[in-house]
Amino acid sequence: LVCWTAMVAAYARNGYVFQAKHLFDEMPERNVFTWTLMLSVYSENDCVDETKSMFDEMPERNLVSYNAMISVYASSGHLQQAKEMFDHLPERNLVSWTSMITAYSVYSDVNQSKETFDAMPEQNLVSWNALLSTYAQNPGYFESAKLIFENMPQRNQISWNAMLLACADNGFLKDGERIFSQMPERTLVTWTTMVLAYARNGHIQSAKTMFGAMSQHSLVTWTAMLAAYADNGLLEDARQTFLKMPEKNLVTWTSMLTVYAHNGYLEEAAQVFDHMPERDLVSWNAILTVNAMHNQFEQSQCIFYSMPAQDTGTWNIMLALYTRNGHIWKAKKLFDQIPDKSLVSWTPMLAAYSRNGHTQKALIMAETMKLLDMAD
RNA sequence: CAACACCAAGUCGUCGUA
Repeated sequence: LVCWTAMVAAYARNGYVFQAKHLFDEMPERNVFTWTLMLSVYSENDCVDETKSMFDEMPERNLVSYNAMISVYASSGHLQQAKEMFDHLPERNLVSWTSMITAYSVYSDVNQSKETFDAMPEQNLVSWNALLSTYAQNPGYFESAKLIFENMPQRNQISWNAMLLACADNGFLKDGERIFSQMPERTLVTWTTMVLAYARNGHIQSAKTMFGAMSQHSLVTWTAMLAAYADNGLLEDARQTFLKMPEKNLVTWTSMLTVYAHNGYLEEAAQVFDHMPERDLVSWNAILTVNAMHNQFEQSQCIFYSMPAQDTGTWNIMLALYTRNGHIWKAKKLFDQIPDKSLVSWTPMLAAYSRNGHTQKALIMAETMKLLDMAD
């Protein structure tokens, strides 16, 4: 049994999700270890619902399996579910606590993230890194990130990379270059981050040079370079990169679709969508966005109704389309149908009302939000 | 002897950048 599980793990580590699943199905017997392993394999695809049903199917669970589930909730922004599970745990360990730091960070609640860190019975390098990432990934906390980075008890490769990303995202290119040169060692992640640092700060030439200087490339680095060109409006370079790539996945295809879309090539974007080997919610939202932004009303509605799944992003796109075209009642109808409304659903509706001169309704809405304790 | 937490790529909202 140990051998089988190790093999499933080996497949999963190398990206052979399908083979891992196959092996899992073929195993003569399974235990908590195996089930939890499969949980984490699935969770890498961000399919929260599927992961949850797998979790529910498990014949037995231990702290590790609960932690795995909390981690999925955390990284996908399902703070409520993560917190609820965490609160009901009979016992918690470092891993459980660190996942909650991440959960708050993804939910943009920087203060709670820090409070969780402070509330932990003990901290290790990983939890310090998690806190550092909270500051690195939420805008406006660059100074805090720097402070943590300089004062943490130890640093590893991940700490350096996280700090580099913070520089890149906050426009501190010079600091980023300094971090890059000071690092004890550099990984593929480091190089990719540096490519992004240049690209996002308007130095596409340097980004390209950096990309060329890398000793190896992966699917992610190629796609990052594609996105870099896209960010800088270089359609032709993006297209060439796309054609040159040795392999492509959903992210690559969707990036290319978006490049066309941002440059006004509706037709080409649609073609990319049609040729994609597979689609997920993000790619559906992307094609919906293209049509909505060009006010292709019928086409947008058609896509909207034929989508296999929808999320708050989808509804926001449609809300924006409806209100831009003066269909405020359609917007309202859609809004009323949204389950589990959160801040991200209320905000566009509120904006829609005020933009269309329905000041009174906007005010009522704002009041309602206040009553529901969602805004201040 | 095997499973869980921290770093890089895609869509939407809010906020910034003009």
